[in-house]
Amino acid sequence: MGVSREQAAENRRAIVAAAAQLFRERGVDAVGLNELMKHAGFTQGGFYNHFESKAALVAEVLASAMAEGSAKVAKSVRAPVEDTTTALRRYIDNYLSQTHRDNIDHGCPVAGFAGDAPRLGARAQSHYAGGLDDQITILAGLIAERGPSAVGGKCRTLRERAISLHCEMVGAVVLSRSVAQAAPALANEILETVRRDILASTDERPSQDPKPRKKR
Amino acid sequence: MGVSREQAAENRRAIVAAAAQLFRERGVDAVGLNELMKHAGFTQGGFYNHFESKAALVAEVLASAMAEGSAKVAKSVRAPVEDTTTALRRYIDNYLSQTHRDNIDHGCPVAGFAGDAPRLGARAQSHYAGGLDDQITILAGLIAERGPSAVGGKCRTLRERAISLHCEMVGAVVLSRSVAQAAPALANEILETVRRDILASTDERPSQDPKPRKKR
DNA sequence: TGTACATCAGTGAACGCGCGTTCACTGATGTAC
DNA sequence: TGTACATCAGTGAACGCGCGTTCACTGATGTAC
Repeated sequence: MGVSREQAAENRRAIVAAAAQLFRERGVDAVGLNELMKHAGFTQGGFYNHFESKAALVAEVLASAMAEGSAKVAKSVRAPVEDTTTALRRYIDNYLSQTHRDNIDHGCPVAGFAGDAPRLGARAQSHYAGGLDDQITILAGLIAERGPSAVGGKCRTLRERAISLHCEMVGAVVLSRSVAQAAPALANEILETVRRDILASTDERPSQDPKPRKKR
Repeated sequence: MGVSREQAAENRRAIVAAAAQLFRERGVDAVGLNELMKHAGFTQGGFYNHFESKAALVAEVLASAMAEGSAKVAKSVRAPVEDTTTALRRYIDNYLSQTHRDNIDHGCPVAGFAGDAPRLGARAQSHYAGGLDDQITILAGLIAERGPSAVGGKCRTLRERAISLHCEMVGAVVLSRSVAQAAPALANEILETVRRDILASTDERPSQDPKPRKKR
């Protein structure tokens, strides 16, 4: 209806943001453009003023979500100085919290898009893979910061350790989400068991009272 | 066109089998009944002679696939006696092989349906959760058989150890599949790194030449 | 054992529906003079 | 600074298409007598 270029750019961002949430919640294929545009506050016809196709949006959403995911972790590393827990410890506790599992729409995009990733278009999957690699690198940095004891004694490289740790955490969140409705006790058991396993293996003292920080 | 009851039962099984493969390959929502029936060798109208709805089929497919998955693992445990490798070792090598990653249609249903599981109907997700629990139990049995050294020293129960191991393996396969097209090197690095990590942690000697057995 | 009939798995066309996409139109924004 | 016009984000109806589902029909199977 006549809108400034500034406003148009902001609206475009709103569409990407809405898609980033809805796609994670319900799967890329299950979210229609009509519903997506309504969620962003517009009517469906306007979509093609901003994107060439749904596939183009998906690619952009993955680029944006993966970048945001990495940025969020990187920021959490530069946390309050007076906090005595290590950055690695905070990352693990948060990642394996029920809060993170239940809020897939704002959670880690590697876990959130894992179900869609194998069937994404080439550009979208490239962004996914790049983001995964970044996250492994960031995690390796957290382990390094924690000191050599966290690497584990069996002469692995930091990257190898980070990959194993990341697979275990993503696997736990994905499986916990996969049974959350049908078997909530099992879903929680998975999270808690893996949390303690990983804290033990990184030489942190596992606690019974994790006090996970709220995501976002 | 007039078919014996025996034949009808077999045809029904063919539909479930086709669905079990197609659903894993492309996702439950992405497979239409027309295509599914064609793949099973029939025309689409006949579907409702066997199933009340697509949701009913999905539930049955999950029950069947999870049971078959557990049975396959259980059978592989009773392997040739002259084989000197342990059952646990064979399970791990196979699970984290490129063959298993690339053949999702006949692979582990826990990993294969992980992308769909959070959004499955109640009955289907129940079957998924039950199968996951069974698989954890079976894995705990393999670890027990391997001896106490495979449990890890930090006073965990067998089940806890099995859950952690299972999450790491499923996470590795899911992530490897998620980047297989866009970043094949990373996809292979994930599998191989996690394989060595797990073999080391279960006190098996990691080898450079895994010789994974063919699945099926 | 033979005949007559009911059953029901399979066929293929049709249904309403929501999908991604296209289109003519609107009207404030932004530009040219 | 003021006026005239082009731009283009947003609207909402329409498109073809494939989806899950329904239906009338076919004809061999299985049953009743």
